Amino acid sequence: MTPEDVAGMQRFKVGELVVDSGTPILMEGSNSPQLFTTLHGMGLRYRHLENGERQVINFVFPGDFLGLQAGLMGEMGHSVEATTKMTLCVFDRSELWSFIKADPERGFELAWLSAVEEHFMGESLTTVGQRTAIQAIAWMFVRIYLRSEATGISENNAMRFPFKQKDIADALGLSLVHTNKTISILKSRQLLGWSGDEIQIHDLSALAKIGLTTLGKPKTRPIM
Amino acid sequence: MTPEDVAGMQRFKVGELVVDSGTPILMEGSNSPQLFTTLHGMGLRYRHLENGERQVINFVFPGDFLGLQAGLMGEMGHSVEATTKMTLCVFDRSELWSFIKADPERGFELAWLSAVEEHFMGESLTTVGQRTAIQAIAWMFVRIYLRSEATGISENNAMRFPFKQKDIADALGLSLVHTNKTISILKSRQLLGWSGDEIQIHDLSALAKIGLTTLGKPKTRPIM
DNA sequence: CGAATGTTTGACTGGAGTCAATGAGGGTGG
DNA sequence: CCACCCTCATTGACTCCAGTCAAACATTCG
Repeated sequence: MTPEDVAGMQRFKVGELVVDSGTPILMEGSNSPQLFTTLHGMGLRYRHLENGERQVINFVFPGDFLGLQAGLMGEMGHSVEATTKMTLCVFDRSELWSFIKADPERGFELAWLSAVEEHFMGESLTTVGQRTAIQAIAWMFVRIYLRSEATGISENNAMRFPFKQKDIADALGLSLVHTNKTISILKSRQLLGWSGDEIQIHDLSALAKIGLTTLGKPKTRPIM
Repeated sequence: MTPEDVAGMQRFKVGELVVDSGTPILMEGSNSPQLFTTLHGMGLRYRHLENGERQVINFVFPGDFLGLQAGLMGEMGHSVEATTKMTLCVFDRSELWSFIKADPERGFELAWLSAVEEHFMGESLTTVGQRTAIQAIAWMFVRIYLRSEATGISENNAMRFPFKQKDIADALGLSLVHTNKTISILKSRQLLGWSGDEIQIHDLSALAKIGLTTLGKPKTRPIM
C-alpha cells in the first residue's frame, strides 16, 4: 500500500490486540464488528462440517487481512484461529464504509485483496481435487515457502512453521497417517526437513516439479 | 444492484456478445481487456493442471460476472467456457477504474462480488476435501438447484442442466465412472431425476441431509 | 448406416483411510 | 530428579472407497 493508504489505515485503526496460541479470532457465520491485520504470529483459517470434519482453508501469515468477508458480506465463511501467539492490528468494521468513501481507490484495494484470496483458493481447490497425496504435499510446501519469502519471514531456505501434520492433512483432504507417510518420503529424498517448528526447503524446484507447479512471480497490484 | 448502478452499468457497457456452445470466453493466466455479465446460457469455470487434469471451479449461470479477477488482479485464475450458446453483456476493462471513481460504492460492490465467489469456493473446497462421493454429489445438486431458484431459471423443482457427468466429476475431484454410479444411487432412491439436459429435484431436503448441508437463506448485499 | 459422443455396467486394482501400537519430547508434581 | 501424563510423530497391518480398464448401450448426426 502507498504511504497515504497507511496514513488512512492509521486513522482507521482502533488498537492492537495480542492473543495467545489457540485463541479463536473469528467464527464462521459470525458478523464480527472488527477486522484485523496480522502483525506477528501465525494462524489458521478453517471450516467445519456437520460431521465434525475440518477443512483448513489457508494458513495465516503476517500481513494477512482477517475478517474481510464479514466486512463485505456480513458473515464469515470460515473461522480463524491463532496457532502461535499473535499480534493483530484492529480496525472497526463500522468504519469500513467511510474508509472507502474517503478514497474510491480503497474500495478497489479491498476488491483486489478479495480477488487474491479467491485466486489462491482456486489453486487449493485444484490441488485437493486433482493432485495425488505426494503432489499435493509438495505443492503445499512450495506455496508456503514462497509466501514466507514474500513476507520476509524466511532465511536460509528455512522458516518457522508452528503447524501440526494434522493441519496439513486437513488442508489437503488427506488422513493424518497418510500425510505423515507421504511427508517422510519427501524427507527421505532430502527435499525438505521438518523438526520442531521449523522447516527447511532443501530443493524447491524439485518440490515444484513433483507438485506440478511453477515458481512463478508473486503478483503485485496492477497500476490502473 | 440499484437503479443508479444499472444506469452506471449501461454507460459502462460496450455491447453484447453471443457465443456458441464450446467457445472459450476467458483464459486462465490471460489479462482480458473485457469483462462480461451473463445474460443467457450457461458455462463452466475451470483450471487445468500440467498433467492434463481439469478442476471445474464453478458452473456459470445467468447473472454471473465473468473476468473480475482479470479486472482486479490483471490475470485470470481460471478459464471460462460456454457450455450452451450464451449471450454476454460486454464491459471495457479499462473503464473499470473510472467506474469505481464515479461512485465509491461501486468499488464496494465489486469487493462484495469477489467475496461472494470466495465464500462459495470455500464451500467447494470443503466438499472436495472432506465429503464422501455421495455426500459431495448430493451437496452439489442442492447448491445448483438453490442457485437456479435464486436466478429464477427453475420451475416445478426442475431446471435446465446442460452439463455432462464428466463436468460434475471434475468439479468434485471424482472419476467419471464413480460419479455415474453414485448419481444412479440417488436416482434409484427417487431423490432426483436427470434426463437429457434437464434435472428434477424430487427431494431437496433429503439431498441436503445426505450432503451434510442446510437449505439456508441466500445472502443478499448488506446495507451499510 | 457408420461415426461420434456420452451413459451404464462389471471386474479388478490400488491409493488412501482406519485401527492400533510404539516412540519421542515436554511439562509437572511428588 | 524422576515417574507420569499429554500431545504429537511414526510404523505396521489390514480394509475399503474410489480409480482404472474395458466393453456394452444409447442418441444424435451427417
